[in-house]
Amino acid sequence: MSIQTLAQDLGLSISTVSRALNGYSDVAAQTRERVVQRAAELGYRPHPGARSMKSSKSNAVGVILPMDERGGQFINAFYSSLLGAIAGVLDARGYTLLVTTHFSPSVHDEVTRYEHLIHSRSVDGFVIVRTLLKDPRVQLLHDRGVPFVTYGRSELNIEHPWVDTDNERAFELATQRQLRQGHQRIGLLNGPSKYTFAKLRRDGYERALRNAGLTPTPAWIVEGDLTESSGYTLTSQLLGLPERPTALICANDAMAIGAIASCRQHGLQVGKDISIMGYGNSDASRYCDPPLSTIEHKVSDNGRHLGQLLLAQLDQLSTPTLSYLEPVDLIARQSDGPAQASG
Amino acid sequence: MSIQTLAQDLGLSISTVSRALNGYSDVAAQTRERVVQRAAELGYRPHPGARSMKSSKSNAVGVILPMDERGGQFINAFYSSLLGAIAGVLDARGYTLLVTTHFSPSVHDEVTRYEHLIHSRSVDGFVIVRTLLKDPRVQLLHDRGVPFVTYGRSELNIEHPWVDTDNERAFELATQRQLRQGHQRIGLLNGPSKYTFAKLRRDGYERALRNAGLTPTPAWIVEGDLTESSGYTLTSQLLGLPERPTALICANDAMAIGAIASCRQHGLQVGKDISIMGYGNSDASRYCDPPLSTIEHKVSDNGRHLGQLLLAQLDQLSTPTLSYLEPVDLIARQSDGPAQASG
DNA sequence: TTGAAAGCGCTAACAC
DNA sequence: GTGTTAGCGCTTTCAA
Repeated sequence: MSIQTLAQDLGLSISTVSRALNGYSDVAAQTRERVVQRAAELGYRPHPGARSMKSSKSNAVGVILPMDERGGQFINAFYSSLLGAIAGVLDARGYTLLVTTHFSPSVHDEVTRYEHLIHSRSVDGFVIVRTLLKDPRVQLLHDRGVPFVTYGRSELNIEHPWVDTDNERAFELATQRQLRQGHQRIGLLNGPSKYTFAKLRRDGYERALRNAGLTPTPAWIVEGDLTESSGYTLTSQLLGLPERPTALICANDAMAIGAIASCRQHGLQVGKDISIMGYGNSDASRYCDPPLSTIEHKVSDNGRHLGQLLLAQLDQLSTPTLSYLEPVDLIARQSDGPAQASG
Repeated sequence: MSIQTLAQDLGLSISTVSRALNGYSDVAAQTRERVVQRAAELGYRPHPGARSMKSSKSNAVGVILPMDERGGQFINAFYSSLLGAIAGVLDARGYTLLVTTHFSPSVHDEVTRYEHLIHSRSVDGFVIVRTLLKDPRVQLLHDRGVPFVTYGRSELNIEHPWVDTDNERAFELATQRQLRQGHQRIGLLNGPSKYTFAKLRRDGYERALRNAGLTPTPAWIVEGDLTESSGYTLTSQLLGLPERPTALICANDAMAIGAIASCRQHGLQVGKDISIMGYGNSDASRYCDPPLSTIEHKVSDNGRHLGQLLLAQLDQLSTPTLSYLEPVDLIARQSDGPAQASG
């Protein structure tokens, strides 16, 4: 079923069919309708390869997922929801989501990967995830004039559409809650500091502390890779400190669950001897012991916005740089609690 | 940088360049070397669109992920590792992994999605995940003569390469362990029965029971969607039974963690009052309370094999139907334990 | 408002 | 062993 056969079937020329299908204005309304309907009946789908040759349009959007330092992980559950939502939005508009991986830790290699996809015209635009403070991908795509949206902001002086969760606010809220419960020594189990989200979370945390008249203590701010294991290890480390934190705020629920395990091992009752908060409101956070106080954010909302902002770029409908900052909510459960008098 | 420019640069015809690059034998070894080297220097990459028009080769492999019934989830952490490993193997051979979603619950729509990808020549082959007992996708791809590998077997009478974990053995092992600890009333929190893996697990479970002279009790075999929530709900349901199971075997660690939460709520001490086992050896299984006895299996090994079997198909090197059955191991931790005398 | 025709970059007959 | 050439299916001038 090529445009050729379809045109023959309709007794029209292929160019008329093409124009009708692509919404050109110089086609009789009646003709267009006839074409569109017959195309649907026959299940005609333009060959993406042929199309991309002429128009350099691939009708695909690329995502290159950096593999975890630990290797093996394609994406975690979090990115699952995000990409699912993006795919849904794009799908409705005839775009496919091309998901690829990037194994090498070298930033140079990563940029090469983007260049290859651009050059081969495999994609019309990109979604960048795990945005870095100084993100070479943002620089590259901007320089090349390739449409893209980032999940997370960068600190480069480049205007571009982005979607982000209000990380700063989230961690300010969490910290304020711990402060209100009387905690003064609050640890932060953060993500890798090269990521913008980690910096923003730290900012929010430090702001809350300062507003309470406290000075952040570097020793209580540690970084891990967002897994249960790293939460466990980092917590064990913090608990070994001469002056240990009485409260912990974790970069995600998985780390918090690792933190809880470590506290248990140290004979501390979570929610009483030590106050722990997570982030993400994962299914697991509801069912761990004790249930985790955490920050809710609607991952799929973000995905939807990412998809929409990218489509707007691709349509070139809107030149203004749009963005979406997702609000956050605190969900109180039982893993946090007031500071002990002896704390 | 088209083959045209490259050919001019080399002072050769484009066909010679094409042949050299595609490894045809009728090219002087010296010429080939010169071409290959210059192509690399200039960073020449064939245009996938143009290539797919002529050769119907896209150098891409498709995976269509059915969205969860719950919606929103693109893939869970499990498929993350699997797809990551597949992508790695394919990547090394110049193939990209095209990951798409499928939203509609209708099987008809799903098959249409495959047909579209085939017809548009967007992919050269498929990896089918979550294989069903009667899988229309297997039927379709077989009928169309499109290369594919399945993760999980089907019960259709169709020979095709597959990779699977030894689900039957895994659940036989788990059941035997519970039996050895003196349990007689063993519940199975299974996955949806339409999936082959769920049937095989039930088979393994029932075989172990029968070999021990027991008859499986239908009321103790329940199905959920592999989330913590469903583990929680199903366990609450089983615990409400007049004659409740004293041991549970769960289809994955997430369900087991939900099960633990439910038991805690019912005032049961897991590992003592009730014996629970999971499956998957996830990071979370190590850090929950009590640490989960579970089944280890190497997800990324499976991904590697899937990639290799598919490449073999694509190369048409090997017509014999290959397969790989992954062995499993039991990991004993503290969530299971001997049956109570009063049990 | 429609049709004819020129390619996009590539592969694979076929000729030399 | 290498070059010539005919399309693959499509979009897009340009003519009618």
